[in-house]
Amino acid sequence: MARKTGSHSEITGPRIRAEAMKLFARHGFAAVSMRQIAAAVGLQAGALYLYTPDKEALLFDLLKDHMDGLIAAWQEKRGGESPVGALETFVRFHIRYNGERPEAVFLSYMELRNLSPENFAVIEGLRRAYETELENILKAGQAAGAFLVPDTKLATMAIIAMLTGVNTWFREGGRLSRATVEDIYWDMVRKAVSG
Amino acid sequence: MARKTGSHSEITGPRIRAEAMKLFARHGFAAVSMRQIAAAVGLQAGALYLYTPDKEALLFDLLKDHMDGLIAAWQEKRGGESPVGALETFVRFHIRYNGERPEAVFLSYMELRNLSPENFAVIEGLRRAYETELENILKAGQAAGAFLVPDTKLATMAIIAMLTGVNTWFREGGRLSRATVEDIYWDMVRKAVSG
DNA sequence: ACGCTAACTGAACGCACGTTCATTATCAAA
DNA sequence: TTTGATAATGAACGTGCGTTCAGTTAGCGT
Repeated sequence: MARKTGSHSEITGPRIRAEAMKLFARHGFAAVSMRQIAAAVGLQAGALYLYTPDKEALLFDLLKDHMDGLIAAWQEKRGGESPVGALETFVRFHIRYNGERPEAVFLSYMELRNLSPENFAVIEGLRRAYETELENILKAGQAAGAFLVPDTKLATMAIIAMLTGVNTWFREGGRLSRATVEDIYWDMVRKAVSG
Repeated sequence: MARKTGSHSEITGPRIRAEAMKLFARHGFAAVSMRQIAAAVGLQAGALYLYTPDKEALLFDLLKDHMDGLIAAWQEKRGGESPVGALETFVRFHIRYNGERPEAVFLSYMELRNLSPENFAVIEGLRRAYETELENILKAGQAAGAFLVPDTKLATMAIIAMLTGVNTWFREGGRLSRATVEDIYWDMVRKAVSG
């Protein structure tokens, strides 16, 4: 085995994904060329194919990694709390985790249609799994009498849309801090599902 | 003046916009070619340039028409009601109007970045004007003691994100009717802004 | 010092893109 | 029936696309 220390491939792969994420998020998957990505990394276009079989796989990897990370982080965070406590944990987790990865979140909502049907199904399945986590909290709270929600699936979609929407307007260093935003959103969600 | 009755241009123009809307919404602006649009209408690509100066203007017209229509429809709907009544009117209006135009709404949220800075500013301004309508309702309700919202701008964004999110999952003929969805969302919004 | 291989280049492939334009078909008005 | 504008064609323009691949560079292990 040659080239262990200082191997470029362990550096170049992540850099390609990072630059691709930035460019896809900024201009859209279809509007970004392999040559643009390569130039951002400092390579010729052909070199990208040492790291990805094609352009779509590059997008898929970004989306898959994001969803896996999201779900794994939530599995670590969730506890055996009461329904209200669990909902608060979810709300704060979702705002914080997504707030730290605006580009990945943006991609995950905008570029799904550029995936093949098979890859689309994978990402869609992961998203559904994540949504189910919230729905289970709502179901448990409804059963325990802690929440009053006529339809848990609808409430799930409403809450997630509301929380994810933070990314469309929140700017670091703006009028409100992340913590304040978390507090206010949690207050709105809490009231929205209460009796 | 020749060609009055049966003039094609009065038919072809709208048909181009309709097919462009469908294709842009389905595949994304950058992924749709002028040749695809032309083929959907039954023309050669060159003929499109009798109706639009370029591809971006086609997108801009669609977005501008949508926003103008949205704001005009709201101006007709709004009345001199109480804050709670006005908020209910807004919630039901937003869900219904956007629900009837899923493609235009989708475009308005996804393809803004394909506009030139000048055109982007126009659409952004219209969107802000629409958001201000909701914020003014919340401000009035807060002042009158009908609502308890720590930050009206934040509540505005949260409510709009939640309502617009309906389009991502609602399907005609599904488990819930439009009217039921309206009712449940209004209930959640009402509780979320209450004291 | 040398061989080996991972890492990358640069040119090329065929194709599709947005846009332009000379030409042609169509049809109302005269 | 002629006229003249409107509506549309179809070929062409230069450009950039995703992807492939033979060849070149660089650096570790021996």
